[in-house]
Amino acid sequence: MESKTDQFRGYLKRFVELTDPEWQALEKELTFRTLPKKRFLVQQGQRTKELYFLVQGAARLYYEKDGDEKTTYFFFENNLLGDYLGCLAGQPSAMSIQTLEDCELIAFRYETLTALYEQFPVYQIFGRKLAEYLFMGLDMRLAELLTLTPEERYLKFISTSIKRKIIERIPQQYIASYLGITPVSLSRIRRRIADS
Amino acid sequence: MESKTDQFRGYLKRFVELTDPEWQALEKELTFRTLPKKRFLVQQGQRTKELYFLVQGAARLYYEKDGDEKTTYFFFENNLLGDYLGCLAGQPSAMSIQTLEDCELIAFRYETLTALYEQFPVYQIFGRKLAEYLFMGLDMRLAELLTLTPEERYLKFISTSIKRKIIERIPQQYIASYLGITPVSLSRIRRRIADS
DNA sequence: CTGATTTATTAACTTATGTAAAGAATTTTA
DNA sequence: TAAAATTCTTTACATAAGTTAATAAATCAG
Repeated sequence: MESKTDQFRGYLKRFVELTDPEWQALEKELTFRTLPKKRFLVQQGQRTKELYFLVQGAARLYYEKDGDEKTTYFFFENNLLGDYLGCLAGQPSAMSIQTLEDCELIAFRYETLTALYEQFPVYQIFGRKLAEYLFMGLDMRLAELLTLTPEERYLKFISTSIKRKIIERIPQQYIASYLGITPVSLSRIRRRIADS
Repeated sequence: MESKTDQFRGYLKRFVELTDPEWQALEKELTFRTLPKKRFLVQQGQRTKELYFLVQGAARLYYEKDGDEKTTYFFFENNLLGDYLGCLAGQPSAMSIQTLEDCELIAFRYETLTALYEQFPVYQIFGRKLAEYLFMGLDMRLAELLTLTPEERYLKFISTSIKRKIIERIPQQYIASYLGITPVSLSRIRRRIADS
């Protein structure tokens, strides 16, 4: 049975190979959290200085504007999440991250990461690869938003998420928001697709 | 009078301080280009392995889809450009970059950069900061697209670009595309704003 | 299990945007 | 400088999406 820290260490292997001492330097700074459904990991307007690894559960990222919420991203187990932009820019968060299910998390301070950049060259590489990875995700998402119609985005979304059984874990309204449309509009699109 | 390489070295100071030997390792790999208006730096579907520093001029990034073009980004002097995603992912370019004016460029191979990562720790830091910088730009752009209406995006665009006299260098149709709308729609928005 | 709450669908109506085409204005270039 | 090409605006029409509200379905909590 794999422990939570093992799971996190395994995730980091996507980016770099860590020796035991390198890993332990990070490991000793980790803290564990559990968070029930519908709670906040990041709150718009507040400073966060922590990043998280999602051991189990799901969350969404959203912006609040004029009283309504625009969901722009989803997170599932085995991924990092948090206000990376806010940490980098040293600014209050422009968005909120809310759990969609009960979550198990590993938390670490952003400062821990930057301190590791100084102490171990391998973390410098990790930091670069992490930023590159996040850049790639955003670049592809932006391209989709600007080049596909809402209907095309929906079809693409289900085709990539159905395999990972993601879709049934996310309420429709958040998917609509993710696609840049209203829940009403998504209902109509689903109808159009079903009818054809 | 500042030389082109000095200009580039000055730009890099945003990210890291380079010693003379560190800088010279990069400098000796640089090549200079000039490119007339309306020419391509990157072509959708092709592999590029070069990145560029724009000494003088302007360019746009666009995706072609169903015969029409979606412009998603503009570049001006004193900035890096190129298919960074393609370089990272080792994939053919998903978009094109076309000059909007006659351009003066400094070119360098992406492999030169990754080789420098290995040779000098400072370039590892540069690589991280560059990716972080690009991530921040995309993250903010995505938030704008998903939370603002086309009219709000236009107002924001002119307020930030008017100072830098950028707006008069870009044809309206490309700005429309950047905002995610058609030129016709942008004309109407401009009319609405002027009337009110 | 059942009532309460949340979520999804549907309908009616409004509005903003897309499309196509024509004309005006601007820019390019020969 | 004048003709050609490109770009911008306007009009008319079609359509997809937003809004509001009502109903249906699913989920949650006691």
